[in-house]
Order: sequence, then structure tokens, then C-alpha cells
Amino acid sequence: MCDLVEFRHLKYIAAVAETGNFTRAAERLFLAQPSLSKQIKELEDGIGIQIFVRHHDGVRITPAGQMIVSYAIEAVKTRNEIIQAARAVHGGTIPVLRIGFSCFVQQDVLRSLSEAYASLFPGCSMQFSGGDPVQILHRMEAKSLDAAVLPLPINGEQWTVEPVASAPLVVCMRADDPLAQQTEIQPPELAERLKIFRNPEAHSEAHARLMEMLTEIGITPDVACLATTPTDIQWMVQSSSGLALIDQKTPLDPRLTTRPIANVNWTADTAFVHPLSAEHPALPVLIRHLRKVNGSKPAKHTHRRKYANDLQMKLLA
Amino acid sequence: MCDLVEFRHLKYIAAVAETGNFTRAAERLFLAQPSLSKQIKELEDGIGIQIFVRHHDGVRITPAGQMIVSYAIEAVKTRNEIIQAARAVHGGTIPVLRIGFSCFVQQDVLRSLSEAYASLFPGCSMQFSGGDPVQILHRMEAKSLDAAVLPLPINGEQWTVEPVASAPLVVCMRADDPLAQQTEIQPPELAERLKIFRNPEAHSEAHARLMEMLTEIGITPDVACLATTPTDIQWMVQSSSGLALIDQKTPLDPRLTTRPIANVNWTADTAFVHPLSAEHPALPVLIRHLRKVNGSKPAKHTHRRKYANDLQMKLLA
DNA sequence: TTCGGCCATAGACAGAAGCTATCGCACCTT
DNA sequence: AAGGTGCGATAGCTTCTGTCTATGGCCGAA
Repeated sequence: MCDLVEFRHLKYIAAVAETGNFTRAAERLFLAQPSLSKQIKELEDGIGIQIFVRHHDGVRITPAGQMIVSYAIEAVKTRNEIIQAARAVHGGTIPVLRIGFSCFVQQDVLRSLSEAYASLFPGCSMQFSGGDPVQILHRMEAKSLDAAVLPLPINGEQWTVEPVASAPLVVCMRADDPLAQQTEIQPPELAERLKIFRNPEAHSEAHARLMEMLTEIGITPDVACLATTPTDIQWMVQSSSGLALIDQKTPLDPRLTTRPIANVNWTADTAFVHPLSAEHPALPVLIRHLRKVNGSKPAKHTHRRKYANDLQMKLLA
Repeated sequence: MCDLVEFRHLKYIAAVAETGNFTRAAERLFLAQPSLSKQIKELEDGIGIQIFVRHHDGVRITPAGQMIVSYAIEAVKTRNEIIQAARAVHGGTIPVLRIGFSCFVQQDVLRSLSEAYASLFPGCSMQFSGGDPVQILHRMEAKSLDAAVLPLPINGEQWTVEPVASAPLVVCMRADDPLAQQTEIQPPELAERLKIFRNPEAHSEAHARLMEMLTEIGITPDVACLATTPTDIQWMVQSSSGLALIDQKTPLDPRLTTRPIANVNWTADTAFVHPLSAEHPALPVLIRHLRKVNGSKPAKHTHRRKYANDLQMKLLA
């Protein structure tokens, strides 16, 4: 019974809904108006759903019709994207997918992206290139990169942003730092010694957001040291004994350790980003896959965070 | 060019892929085998993608074909669900959607579910009924409820589970409790006084999971008081001065307060649940909507948790 | 009243999807 | 080696249906 509904009908429905008018929709579809009217009428009769209410000056959409209209627009778009991608896969004409990434993005995020791509597009290759978020966004605008994996926030309407990872933001310190005796760091303790930051030039929005968050808990830090890589940050922590905020999943120099900040629930979030005007045929399919995988997380039961390290275990014993 | 691909083709492709055999697929589709072969061949030629490799003993699927096959199966299913739902909306034959919920589910989750349903299915009504998770699962099995909003975990293969909310699990205590002087509760402090629990009979899996989590951090609590509602729990905390673990978003008696547990990241998760064999025509559409809304969270920048209450602010000042 | 915009109806035609019958091919059995 | 079996491809015909042009009806504006 649903088999009466073909993509042709969905295209017609979308056109009528968007023009609000059978005549103009027919023009847009390069179709005679009676053909269009007849098709839609027969469909409505066939499935027993009135989609449009005909008026002398155009059409209105019924509530049930609205469901079908929304679906129609999305379904036609999806079909076209899938077919384009599949044809590119078949023809072996999928261009290398050029991905930019910030060095602050964890390796495992890049690895799982890479694996997802390899399984969706077997035999197709990716090219990763690192850089500052600012520079990477510029390169995407200049079309020399197709997409990127970057820390949030990313502002601007021209980007499609799909979050892919999130980890607590923790305080990084020397393992022999007095603060390492504590299991959590209080904001006032942090305020005095937080001096090491990512270079704001590399990602000004992220820096601004971090400052805003610090202000909210009454900290106005002394931005003394600017680093451009996680390694630099760790080296600065090690040598200057200052504190830094880092992603909990960052691989850590053994002489360093991390502690959570008390009373806040800050996270370092990472997203897959590409220009709205994406051209690479794999992107729509890849984004759809990321959304599916990420959307329904395996949250079958409450999560837990294991103790971050042995030292904390000892302190609690 | 993609317009050659119609739902008819997708159905045929799915059937061939699932049977691995044109002949048997044709039987399943009540179609003559030459018609099927011809349709698929013309489609492959038309879009320029070879989907199947014909062998003397059946067919194999090409990599590009696999993309299309997966898509085909999903797309046909989606179409049917949408049309069924739309027809029910149009005919005004959408039965009342009977939702069960546990009283441990936060009101705002139920409210946003209710709003989503009202906008997707205007004019259609829902019926909420509260109860124990165990009892609600039974009522869903007995078909006297269509779906439910319940705390996780929900075990068993017969359920479709879509997480819809998550909040930290915190320690509930009297505001005048000595522990309320601290900003975080250490597990050993919790171990001594954690006595108040939800009744295990109401949701044995959740109780078991909580016990397991407590064991992981070395706590074997004395399960002294069993409550069946958040209000009961709060009354017990107030009167017995014991501690309880509750969802941070629970509306709190003003004489009580909550504190996070140090070093763990436990959450109380809530999910929309319905039987795999769901019959209510709105459910597939509703679930699809929940997944879309929930999947791409507005995680445009790093999240923060505001201080839970004024007292904590004072302690930090 | 008349004109113009919009949708519905009618009838003709071409193309596409379906059917039956048959062929070709590879493999298996005897 | 010969014949049987299972599977897909091809050919030719029929039926159905999607499209076209032409036209009619309705309503509001000029």
C-alpha cells in the first residue's frame, strides 16, 4: 500500500509545498500542470491521505501533509547524496578526503574517524594535515581542505559542526606539585597559578570561551605562557611549575599528572567540521554516519569514570 | 540522473541482497524473474553503478552496491513508517499514546516529550501513567502501555531504548549536615552513611548496577531504608540523617542539599523505551525525532555546570 | 462583466514495467 | 561424456501509466 509512494511523488510534493502552487511547481519540474495535479491526486487517493487543500489562489498543507512534506524534502536529498557517493565509490573517482586537524585533538578521535571512513568508503584514501584551527578554517574556505577535526567552539554560520568527542577539562601539574596531594583542585587554588594557555591566535573563540568560563567562577588568570601544542604545554608545566588546563585524554608526560577542578563540569569538546557548501561526495554520507553512531551512544547504563591514576587510589584508601 | 532510482528499485535491491539470488527475490516480490533482472540491470546502467556481481550460483554485492543496499533497506522501512503515521494522523485514528513513567524521571523530560509529540502529531493526545519500572515494563509487554520513560539501565533484547536525558548523580543530605560544609564528598565518607535507596523491587537492574558501581569504588553500603519515590527519599534523608544518591535535577526540599561525589563521574540516565514489536503508528516517527534532536546536541561550546547552590558559592569565596 | 490565475478533467500517445517462453552457462550427477 | 539442474539474460508481446495538449470550471480583481 505504501508502495504507491515513489520518489517521483516525493519530488512533486516537495516542489508543490515549496512553491505553494501547482502551476509554478510544474514549471520548476519541467512538467505540464495536469500531469502534476493528476499524480498528486492519485497518490492522495491511493494512500488515503489528503496532503494539500486546493484553494483558488494556491494550496495549503494539511497536518498529515506536513509530515509527508518534511519527509519528502529530506528523503529526496538523502537519496541523491547516497547515489552520488556510491557512484563515486564505484568509479574510483572519490578524491582524496583532505582533513585538517588541530594538534589538540586526541589521536583516537582521528583514528576512529579514519576507520569509519575506511569502512564506509573501502579503498578510498584520506590525507591528514595538522595546523592551527584558524589556519585550518581558512584552508577550508579556500577549498584546499574538505573538512576538519577541531576543538569547539566553532562560530560562524558557514560551518556544519558535528560533535564527535568530549572529555573533562582537567588541571595539568607536575607530579611532585603540592596540589597533586589533593584529589580535586579548588578554583582559588587554580586562580593563583594558572598561567599556561593555548595561543589565542590559534583559536581565538576557544580562548575567549575559556576566559569567559574562568570569569564565571571568579578567576581572571595571568596569561603568562602561550603554547601551540600539547607537548609545549606539558614542557611549560614541567619547567615553570605553572598550571594548565588540558583535555583529560591527552597522553601525559610521566613526570606530570592531572586533577579535576572541583564544582565545575567543564569539558573539552571536539567536532567534525566542514563548510556548508561541501563538495566532496563522501561528506554527506560520512556526517550521516557520525550522527548515527554518536547520537545513540551505548549509554545502556550509567557511566563511570575510573580513578584517573594510582595516586588517587592511594589517597582515598 | 538520480531520478532513475525509485523506491521500487530499492525494494528490489533489498530483496536481491537479502536472498542473494534473483530467482528467489522475484518469488518474494511476487514478480517474474526477468522483470526483476531487467529492472536492476537498467538501473545499474542508468546510474552507472554496478551493484551486484552475477555468478552462476547467485550474486555478490560490490562495495558501492553495499552502500546502496544498506540505504535501500533503511529507506524503504522509513517510508513505510512515515506513511503509516501520516495516514493515521489524517484519519484521526491515532490512538492515545499511553506512556508509562517512573516517578524518578524528571518532570521536564516528560514535558519536553509531551511537547515534541504535540508538535509532531497535532491534535493527538497522550496519556501518562506513573509506576515502578518493573510494573511499567510488564504493562508494556501486556500491551496496556505503548512506551515509557524510565531510568536506565533497561536490560533485555525486547526493548528499543533511546536515551533522552542524563544528569549527575549526587549525594543528598540535610542542609545542616556536617558534610554539607564540603564541596565534594569522598567515597569513604559516603560509605559510612549511605543508607537510603530506591526499592530494588521497583527496578532491580538499576539497583544492581548501582551496587556494582559502589563496589568498584570500595563501598558496600548498608541498605537500610527503601523508598519508592523521590519525595520518600527526601523525607528519609530529612528524618534519619542518612545519605542518598539522587539525580541532581530532582527538585529539592529546602532543608536538604546535594553534593557531588569526588573522583567519579556517575550519571542518572533516562531513556525512552518501547517494545521492539511496537504497534503504535506514532512511535517510529517519534523515536526518529528524539534521535535527531538528541543526537546533534546544541554542544556549540564547552558545557559548564553552574554552582549547584549559594552555599557552595560562599564556601569558595 | 470580463479577464486572469489557478486547478481539474478528458482523451491521445509513447514508454516502461510486467509476463511467458526460451536460451546460455556453469556445475553436478550418473 | 551426457544429461540434468539451477541461475541469470534475452526476446517479444501486452498492459498499464505517466505525460502531453486542449479545455472547462471556479473565484477574485479590474
